[in-house]
Amino acid sequence: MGINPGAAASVKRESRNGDGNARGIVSTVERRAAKCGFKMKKSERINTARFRTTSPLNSPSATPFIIIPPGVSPTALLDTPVMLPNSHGQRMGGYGDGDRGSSNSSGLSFRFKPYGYGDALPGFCTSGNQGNDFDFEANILLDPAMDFQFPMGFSEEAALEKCTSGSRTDVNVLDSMIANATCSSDSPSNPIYVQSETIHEENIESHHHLLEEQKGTLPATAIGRTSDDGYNWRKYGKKLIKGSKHPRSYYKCNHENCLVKKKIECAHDGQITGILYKGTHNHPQPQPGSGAPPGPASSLYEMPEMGEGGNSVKVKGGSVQKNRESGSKDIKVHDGKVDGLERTSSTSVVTELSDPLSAAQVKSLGTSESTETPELSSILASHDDGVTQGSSFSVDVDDESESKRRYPV
DNA sequence: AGCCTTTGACCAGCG
DNA sequence: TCGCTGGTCAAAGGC
Repeated sequence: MGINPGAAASVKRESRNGDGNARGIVSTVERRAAKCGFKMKKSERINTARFRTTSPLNSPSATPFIIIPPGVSPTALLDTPVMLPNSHGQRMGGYGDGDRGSSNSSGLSFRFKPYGYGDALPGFCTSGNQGNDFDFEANILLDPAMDFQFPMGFSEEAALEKCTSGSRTDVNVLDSMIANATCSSDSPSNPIYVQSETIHEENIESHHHLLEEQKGTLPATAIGRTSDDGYNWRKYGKKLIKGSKHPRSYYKCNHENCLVKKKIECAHDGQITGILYKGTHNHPQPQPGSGAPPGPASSLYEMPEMGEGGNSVKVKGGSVQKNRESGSKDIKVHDGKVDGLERTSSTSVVTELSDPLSAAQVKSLGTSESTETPELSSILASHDDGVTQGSSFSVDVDDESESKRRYPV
């Protein structure tokens, strides 16, 4: 394309031999920052090398994994003792032994894996967080086209009740919202965002309360709004992973100095098959009017409804419903069995936690979750706004932000 | 005009 | 050491 590959390559090589800043390239982040009045010091520019090394924010120790089937919403985690370590005198899974990263803000690594997806997404499931230096890694793999029907006599309310009561139950409830989350073709930001980040202990309880609150008030259709996960992402790559049917898109947080990245796998039909977060946001979630960088990329700023109270959730365009209806598969659950898939809470939740106790706790996560939990999580994401360094655990389904950007649905 | 995605190539890790 | 693969870069083009 008129470029000299050799020259380009030499530039890359040169820059990569350095600290990552050698490029002298003004990133989009920098440009945006400059646009908003920030002036980035040279040292503050994105240094990709930092991704390969341990940063102060990135505790290498905090890398336990929790593999959760699609039937368990990530928010279910928040609603369990495992996710409520402090208030219950329990540590987050993997941290029960004390110093394993519990003292810093970074932290938790969750890995959600759809039942039966294990080998379908090599790398995505197993990409070695254990081996890298990121403080945490969240990996949400979503069954792309799973729809869920409550069996006769099994109500969502009942599911919720079980969930909130913390009772142990089979995974009879599939989070259809997550399962049916879609992304517009390759468009990244449409997906359901499942963000697992540092969960500050001081916030966990409030999150929990919020969850409880929302569960009782939010309609299932309230899901699916909000763009993004509240953060500003920029796609920087896309690749078809061997063994995976779906291409993987790579995103970086656009915020200055924020090194968070995420990978999203989307099926051809737009179904999200996986989301993987790397790193911890070192900045509060951008909010409208809070000095957040404006502009097309700021789809995140469409979360005003998620603001302070976090109780009002707008639903625009019925996107959620659309997504739900777009689900191509009906998974019927009968007595803990899904047609074609046999699920049990004790087996579907696989953990890689080093702490046996945590693992046991995670097992208890086989609780039911209704479809509204995703946006509840997104609310959490916004709820922690400015409070922590990205201490959120969000699930956002968005289809509007993209249209506001440049991706016609 | 600016921002973002696409895309092909390079790099690094791993077996 | 080599090949494979995932991750990343950055120019080009699109919106």
